[in-house]
Amino acid sequence: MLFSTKAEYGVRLMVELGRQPGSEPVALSAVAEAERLPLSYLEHLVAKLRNAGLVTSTRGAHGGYQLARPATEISMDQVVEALEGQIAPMECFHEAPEGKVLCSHETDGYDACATKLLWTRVQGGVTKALAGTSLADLVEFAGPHERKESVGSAA
Amino acid sequence: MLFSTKAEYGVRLMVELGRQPGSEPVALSAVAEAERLPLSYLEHLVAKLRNAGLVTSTRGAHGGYQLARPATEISMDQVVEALEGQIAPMECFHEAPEGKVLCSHETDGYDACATKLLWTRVQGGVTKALAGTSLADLVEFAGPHERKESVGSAA
DNA sequence: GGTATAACCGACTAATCGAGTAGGATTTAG
DNA sequence: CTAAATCCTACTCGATTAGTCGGTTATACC
Repeated sequence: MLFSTKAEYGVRLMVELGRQPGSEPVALSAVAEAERLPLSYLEHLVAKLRNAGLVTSTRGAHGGYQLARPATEISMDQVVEALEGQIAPMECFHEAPEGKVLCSHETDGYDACATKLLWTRVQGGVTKALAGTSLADLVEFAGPHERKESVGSAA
Repeated sequence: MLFSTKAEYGVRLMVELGRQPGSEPVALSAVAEAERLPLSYLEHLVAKLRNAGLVTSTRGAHGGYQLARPATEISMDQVVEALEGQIAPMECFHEAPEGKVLCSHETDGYDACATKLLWTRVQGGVTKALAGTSLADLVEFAGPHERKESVGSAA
């Protein structure tokens, strides 16, 4: 599996925030309920998103979370990276300052790492897919909230 | 990390086989030595490659492994999939018979899975990169064997 | 000021997976 | 027969994932 549920849950959390019309913060418990995810686990994930500057939080009563920027300006590579850490296809891949890719196998005078070409291409493909998708794309794809409350609030 | 060392080691093993000029089988111990990888671990990996029909084995003395097909006809998605299992970005992704992608979240009458668009794109990127690279590409990239023995056999 | 609400924080746990080891059984060339 | 190899199963150890739990701090509202 390329990614874990951290990315899955975290992205869904972000989409949920992006679907909110108003500018008021949304309580995490509301997100947890809407997405049927464990609240206490979401707390860990949203902390990562906050540390990455993707969401802002308001403490206290009527507090909650909001997107730090409009959804059109949040690309999914930032989101996934915040949640899963550096996106590299392989342990030995280190991102060099100027966007270059280093392979730790090359350091030990051994002949050129045979797998580098492959992992570079894979990483390129993933990065392109993630960076080329904005949160707004996903929000639009998900469509407006099909209000479960309209049915469920009575029950 | 997208992939584990299983893919890394396994691909290097395949490249090593692809670099062999003759048609004689290569002992796994030779590969292990050349790539500085633990032999007993490679045994597990090569078993997967054999089950996937990517290499053939010859038992007994002077036995070993060979590519089942020319390197130009082995695409890396087959190799990586044999080693790592189904290439899916997320647990909930199931490959349907006709190449369609199913998301298990969609089965529970819940509204369309917001993440599906993203993971589909990611999977597309990875698959394209892997399928578009043949073992022959990597063999060529790695270059001919820089015979370490010419230096190392004396030491 | 008190209270309910909600973010924040750290420690803990169970299950799974990765990476590797170990030991033997089987096959085959010489 | 024996050495060289594949083959096979079981086991260990550590890291990571997916949570849970308990408590602390901040704040709106009465």
